[in-house]
Amino acid sequence: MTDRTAVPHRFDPDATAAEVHARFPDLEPGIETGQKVVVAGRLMLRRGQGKLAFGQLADSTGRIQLFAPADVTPRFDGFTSLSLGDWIGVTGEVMTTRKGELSVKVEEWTLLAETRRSFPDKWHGITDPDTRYRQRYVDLWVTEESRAALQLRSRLVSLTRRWLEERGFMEVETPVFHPIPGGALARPFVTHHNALDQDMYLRIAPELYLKRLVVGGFERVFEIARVFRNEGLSPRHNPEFTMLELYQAYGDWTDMMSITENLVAHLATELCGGTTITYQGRELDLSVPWKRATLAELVEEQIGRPIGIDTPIDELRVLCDEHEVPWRDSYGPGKLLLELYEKTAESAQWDPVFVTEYPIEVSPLARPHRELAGMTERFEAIVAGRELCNAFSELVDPDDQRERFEAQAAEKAAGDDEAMSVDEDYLRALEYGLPPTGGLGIGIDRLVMLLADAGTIRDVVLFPTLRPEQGGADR
RNA sequence: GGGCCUAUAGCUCAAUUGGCAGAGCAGCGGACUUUUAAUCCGCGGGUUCAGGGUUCGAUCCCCUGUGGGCCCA
Repeated sequence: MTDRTAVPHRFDPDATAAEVHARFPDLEPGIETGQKVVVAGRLMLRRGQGKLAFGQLADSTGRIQLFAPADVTPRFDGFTSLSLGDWIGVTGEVMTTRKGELSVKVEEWTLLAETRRSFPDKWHGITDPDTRYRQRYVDLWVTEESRAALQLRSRLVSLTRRWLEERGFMEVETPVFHPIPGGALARPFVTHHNALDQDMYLRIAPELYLKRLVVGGFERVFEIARVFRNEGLSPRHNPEFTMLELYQAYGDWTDMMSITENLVAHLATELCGGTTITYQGRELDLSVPWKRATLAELVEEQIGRPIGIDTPIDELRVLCDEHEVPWRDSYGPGKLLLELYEKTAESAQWDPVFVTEYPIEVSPLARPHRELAGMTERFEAIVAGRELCNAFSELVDPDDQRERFEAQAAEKAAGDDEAMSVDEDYLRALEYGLPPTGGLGIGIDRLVMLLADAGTIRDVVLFPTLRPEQGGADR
């Protein structure tokens, strides 16, 4: 009889499941190695065989078989009556069975924690998405793809940090509470600071603070920023998500393109073994260089006629109607063109493409194009039909920025609750001088989705936003 | 916000035309010294998402609500 209430306060495993497999590869059947290991984890399978029992111990690295003969394993009856899901620590010799399965002989074992709830079906696991996301602590054990995707996410962030630091970028942390939401077009969450008696907004982007830091002389900065946007839930949208933003003084949009394609190719190589990956059953080539195309070109491909920012606005409106794109009188040619693009062309792309020549009208923080009137030096990377990044040569002229802010504020006043406000302190910072700067924002969740081959953002977010359970969790 | 789909044991799923709510896994008891989702025998396990309606009788049909999924704005 095992005392299931007295469990130790600590335990010292000296090997993981993966390490045991790595240290003893390709052993013949029936080998006794003479080497002892201490492993720990959850018991996920158990097969009693009378005076002999087999188990499978799982930890964060994988699984290892346990081999427990009654004449070797202490408290043998207690061992065979463990529940699937119990945490145990095991000490014993590494060996292989007659069938050749690498195993740890259970010469000592300790209950570390009992599970009071039955684990899901050992074969089918959990299929209900709701249960998987709510009870991630169980899902991670029983859904191999969940654990793999979320571990990949961690490695991706780590690799990204290292890659940027090797290139002279400094990681910073900027405020999450913003007195004025800015840096993107999105509805913010509002909260309230009691002591200041002031409403604050959860950031929708770190952009304006990061550029303040470039003004302050931090020439290469990046932030892996959780941002919050008050919008609906979908397979591609979670209200809180993670953006990588980086800024490089003296650089421009072409530097940002280079960083984007090289970083993504590097991550694919490290995490997927190469730049050709499979996403949702379809091959995706992430190798450098990525294709470039202008926004207008891509729309032309889809609608089969020439179009551009110079196309008369009446024609643009007719085209919008033809393609079921809703528009308002306030939309200029740039906005109409962008809406047409998003409706007709974006999802038609597959392999990576840098979409260039975004109109000034829809790019309130981007620097005007050095050659093309009405355009900015902005691009988005579209991969697998979805926006992966947004980048530009940063707008450095405080007067121009003020006009853009004011145009945004006018739209906000006219009812567009995704429009920006005038940020006087940011304008003051620009007045001190922002050098030529390239800026880039990459959606980390979307990038993880691509490399983990996940069809929904919920599969790459540990605890996705869900409606709270009613009536408590005990059901 | 709109449309479609969905909810049955801890988990995965059945349930005929509207006729006593079942199986596998898990749990509990037993057999078994080389298993691989072990096998075999036995036992317990339900507010069929919630509320209402139709009916002699509702898991099933109707209405409302709730959670989730997909698509659309």
